[in-house]
Parts: sequence; structure tokens; C-alpha cells
Amino acid sequence: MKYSSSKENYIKAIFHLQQDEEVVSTNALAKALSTRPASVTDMLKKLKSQKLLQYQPYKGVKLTAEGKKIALQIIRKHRLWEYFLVEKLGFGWEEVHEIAEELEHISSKKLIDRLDIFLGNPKTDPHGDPIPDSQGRMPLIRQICLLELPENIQADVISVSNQSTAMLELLRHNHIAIGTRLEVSRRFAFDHSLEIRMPSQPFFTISEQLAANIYVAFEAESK
Amino acid sequence: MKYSSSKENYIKAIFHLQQDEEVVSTNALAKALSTRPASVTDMLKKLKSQKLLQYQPYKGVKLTAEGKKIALQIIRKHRLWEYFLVEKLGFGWEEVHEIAEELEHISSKKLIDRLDIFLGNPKTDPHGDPIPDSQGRMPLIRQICLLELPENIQADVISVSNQSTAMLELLRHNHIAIGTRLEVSRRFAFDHSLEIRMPSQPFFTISEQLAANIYVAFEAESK
DNA sequence: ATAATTTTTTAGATTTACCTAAATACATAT
DNA sequence: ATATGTATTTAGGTAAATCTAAAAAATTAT
Repeated sequence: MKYSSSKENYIKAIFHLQQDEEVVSTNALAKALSTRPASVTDMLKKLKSQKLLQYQPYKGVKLTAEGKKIALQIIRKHRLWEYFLVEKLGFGWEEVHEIAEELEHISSKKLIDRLDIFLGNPKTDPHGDPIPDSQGRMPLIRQICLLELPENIQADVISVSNQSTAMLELLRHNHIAIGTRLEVSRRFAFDHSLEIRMPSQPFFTISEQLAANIYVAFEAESK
Repeated sequence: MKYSSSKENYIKAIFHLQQDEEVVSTNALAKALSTRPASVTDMLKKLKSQKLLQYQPYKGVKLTAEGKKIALQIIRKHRLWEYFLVEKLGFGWEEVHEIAEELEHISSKKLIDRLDIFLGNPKTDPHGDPIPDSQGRMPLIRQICLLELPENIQADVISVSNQSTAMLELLRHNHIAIGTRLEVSRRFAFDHSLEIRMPSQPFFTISEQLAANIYVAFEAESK
């Protein structure tokens, strides 16, 4: 079934608000969507009649299983497009959200599954948020310092804590950037330096000092 | 200025119909857009008030310069997305039109200009139709047999006339497919074979017989 | 427990993009 | 030149998604 962009935005907003509060209020939704409470009430009635959510007047709202499924599909699209914009088109991670808000409403499922493959099945978007898979399963992502990354586990760089030019220069030299997929292949006891492996590139090592400033996200047993 | 998807579809349809007939009739538009003549009349009034077209009741319609500019932007987006879907995501050229109809309404100009660069500034879409540049200039495309392609001019493969497995095998072996960018770097008088150059690949030669079955599109002095 | 405040819903409009049915303008054929 | 047929417009209506203002329900404070 296909839903209007407006309905999709409601579903997505409810999904996100539900992470904090079991039940979502009309006012909270109105604020999140920059609209008026009266408009929210109208839309909730429509979405309820489509069985996407449970709603009793004055009692707040909660997505049904079907509603959640749709929310996860939209979030999947949003985050994959963000990844595409940053990794392939060279956008900064601050400027992609708005564009992804539009792209997430493109309907073709085949498109998004092929995009996923084209991007190498990333597990997180450029902000480090997990990307649901084609079945809507959200991978359990752990975000840690590169120093603590277990060996031979693929992870994506999500942030760097030190922004000095000296450090950025070193990162650039090693082709490490936000979004880079890498893994630690060895650790050397002598100086605690790390051997880094990146897809289709020769191995190289980085110092403990550098690694201490890099944060990565990786998939901790999905399901 | 931003226009609704619906308005953009009207503008695009008028642009295409204008290629055949100087002035476009209400009925022709209704047919092209699968809608009713009365709906067309309504919309024409709105678009006229926005100065995107010239319209006098009963006298048909014609885009203004501004209307044409917008049409070309939409066509640019449509064709670049088609190219992306085929070249990067591996879709067949028959199945991309529908998806591109949605993608063409994504508004970010920066997105489309970066996509253009990412794709290597293709001059034609997978169907061989020319892609307007960032200023809306439509390159003059000539479509000819590879045999007749002038030397050292980049061209895109748009079709192959013989579909035998033997020929397709040979094409695959040479990494030639619909959409491949190539140029003829030399011709050998002895057997009329051609030396082919492709970006970031070693040169190779193909027989006159093979070249006779390959059709390409290239830019003939734009402007 | 009642008053005051906040939240939510209802009622009634508006805008966009459609529709059908009827009226009008234009084109063509005799 | 008039009749007939086709194309186009007008008139009036609908559905989706929004809005404001007012009413009603729920919550909080005294």
C-alpha cells in the first residue's frame, strides 16, 4: 500500500516520539510536525481507520505493528539516501537531512534495495544512526572508540573528537573520513598501534593517539 | 520558485507536445496527462497567472521563456536519474522511466548538479535522449553508427542492432554496454578495424563488423 | 472538590487538484 | 449559411490536508 508524504511524515514522527514515551500526545506531534493540534487530530482519525495506529480521543496514540513496519521502511530510505549523499555525492553530513526528507518518500522498494547494495549495505548513516535492513530489522549498533573495537569486525567511522588541522591532515592522509568502513586487523603490544584494513586498500597502521580520537559504529549481533 | 509535482508534470508535458506542434491543445494535454479537459483548463489558468505560459481561451497554450526553463530543469533531472538507475544501480532501461517520474520532482538543485558530476556529466540518458546542462542548454546530439564517429570524440553507446548471443558475448568481453562512454582513437586502413579508448582502461581494437552494429550518441557543437 | 489551566477535539473554512454535466465556442460539411 | 459535431470552458462538487475559533475533556493547583 502507498501512503501520501504527509501520512508518512506523521508515521515517522510518531515512531521517533515513541522511543521516549510509550504513548504520544497530540501536542507533541503537532510540535514535531510544525502543525496545529487540530490538524493532528484529523490525521490521526484517518490513520486509525487504516489500522496504522491505536488512537482513542484524549488518550494519545501508538503505532500498530503495521504502522511500525512502515515507519522503519521510511527510516531505512531516509538513512540510505543520507549515506548516498555524503559518501557518493560529497555532501557534508549537516546538509543532507533536508534533501533526504524529500527522497524518503520515493516509493520504489526495488530502488531502495538496489541502492542499499550499491552502497555496500551500510549499517549506519552519516550521523551514526542504524539503517534498518530490507525486512525492517534495525541492526543493534554499538558506538565505541576505535581503541575498543574488537579485531576483524567491520565498523564505520562516525565521529572524531579532535578537530585540529594536524589531526585532520593525518586522517586525510590515511583516507579516513566520517563514513569510512574499516576494521582493526592487528594490535601491536609495543606501542599499542593498530593495523587498519579498508576494503580494497593496502593495510596501514595508526598510532594509539590517533585511534583514541576516532569513534566507530559496528553491528553487535543483529536480530 | 518551487512548483507542485502536478504543475511540473503539466509544464513538462506541454514542453514535449510543443516539439511537434507550435501550440498545444487542451485535449492533447488531457490525453498526455491522463486527465480531463476541464482539469486542464483549470490548471492552465493557474500556470498563466504564474507567467509560465501564454494562454487564451480556445486558442491553445505555449510556454513562456520561464516555462521552458523550468521544463528543461525537470527533463534534466529525469534523464540524470535514469542514467543513475541504469549505470549505477543496474536497472534495465525499460524499467527506469516510472521511478524517474518520481525522482524528477526532488527539488534540490545542488543535488542534481552533484549527481551530474558524480555520473561524469553524461550527455544522453539510457534511451539516447540528450541531457540538458545545469543552465538548461540541451546539447545537440548526433546519433550515428560507431563506424562514422569522428576520431577522439567521446560518445555514449545507445544501441546495438544485432542481438545475437555471439555478438553480445563479444561486447561483454570488451566491456561495451548500453551507456558505455568511449571514443575512437585510431582507424586502421588495412582491415578498417578501430582502436577504442575508454576512460581508465587499456586501449583495444574492434573489427569493422562489430563497429557496424554499434550506435552511439555524441555532442555536436553545443549552443 | 472546585476553580483555573492546559490539552484535545469539534465545527466550519480554505486551497489544490481533481471530477461530471452542461453550456459555449469553433470547425466542417452540406 | 446553417446544421452538425467536436473542442473547450464554465459551473458546481469532492477529497486531502491544512487552518482558526470555540467547545469539551483532562489535569493541576488551591
